Amino acid sequence: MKTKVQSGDKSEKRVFHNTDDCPIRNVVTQIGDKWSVLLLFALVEGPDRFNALKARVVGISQRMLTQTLRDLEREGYVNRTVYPEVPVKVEYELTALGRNLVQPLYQLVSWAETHHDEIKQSRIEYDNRG
Amino acid sequence: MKTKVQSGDKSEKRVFHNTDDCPIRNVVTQIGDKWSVLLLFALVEGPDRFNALKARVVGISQRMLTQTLRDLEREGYVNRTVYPEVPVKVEYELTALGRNLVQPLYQLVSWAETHHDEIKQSRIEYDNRG
DNA sequence: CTGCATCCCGGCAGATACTG
DNA sequence: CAGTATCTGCCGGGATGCAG
Repeated sequence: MKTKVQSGDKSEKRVFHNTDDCPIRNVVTQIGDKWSVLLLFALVEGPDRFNALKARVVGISQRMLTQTLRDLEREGYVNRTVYPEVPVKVEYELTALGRNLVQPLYQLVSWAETHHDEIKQSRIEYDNRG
Repeated sequence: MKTKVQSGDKSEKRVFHNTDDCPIRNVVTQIGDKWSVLLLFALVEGPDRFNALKARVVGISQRMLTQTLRDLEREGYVNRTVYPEVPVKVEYELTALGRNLVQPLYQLVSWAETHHDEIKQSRIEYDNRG
């Protein structure tokens, strides 16, 4: 989180930037997409193949599976291994960094499950107010 | 995280769904957008007004600030208070739920800052490989 | 089996102008 | 001050067809 303290400001509140070099944005942008978290949690259970992942992550298209896996690989969360058999076999597995990332994600998942009902209730009340 | 264990499957790997009723998706979808996290962290430092937030969160447009604040309010993370002065004054502050959410987010921020260099390096290597 | 290439459409988000 | 309204361009992502 890139921050600055404004000198001379009595409140001393921080200023927040949304740059490509902001650590939190790097992570949140990636895991915030529609499929990354589900794939990371799927791969926590062990390496898996392309079509196996496609079957386990319900609703993901071939295109988005490829793209998301490429992104996760680029960030360093996932390893891609090609076995030159016929037909070809490709296995994806978490890297050490990927397994490491899953820890704080678990915290968020746990939080989400705990407070899910509160959030749903809040939405209902908000929508009823107009 | 909504999961199922497939009976008869030797690997017993879970199946992941991406439904509107999935707790983790509810949270990740919201905080995963471009501005939510920055706004939550800005509001951790105390209540703040619309234009003050606009100045502190660099780069956010008026439209997106309004929209993101409305979304955060709907989820129950933010309270909106209107003071009927002239000109009108509107203050935003975190709810108990919002302050609570910030805790696991801190974990993620901390992780992101710690591993930022690894991620940047991974990207460079990936891009050099083609 | 594991993708890539292409077409295409709906929705996100910036810019701008207006209002209580 | 704190928004809403409208217009518009862009691109995320589905569907489909092809390839190593």
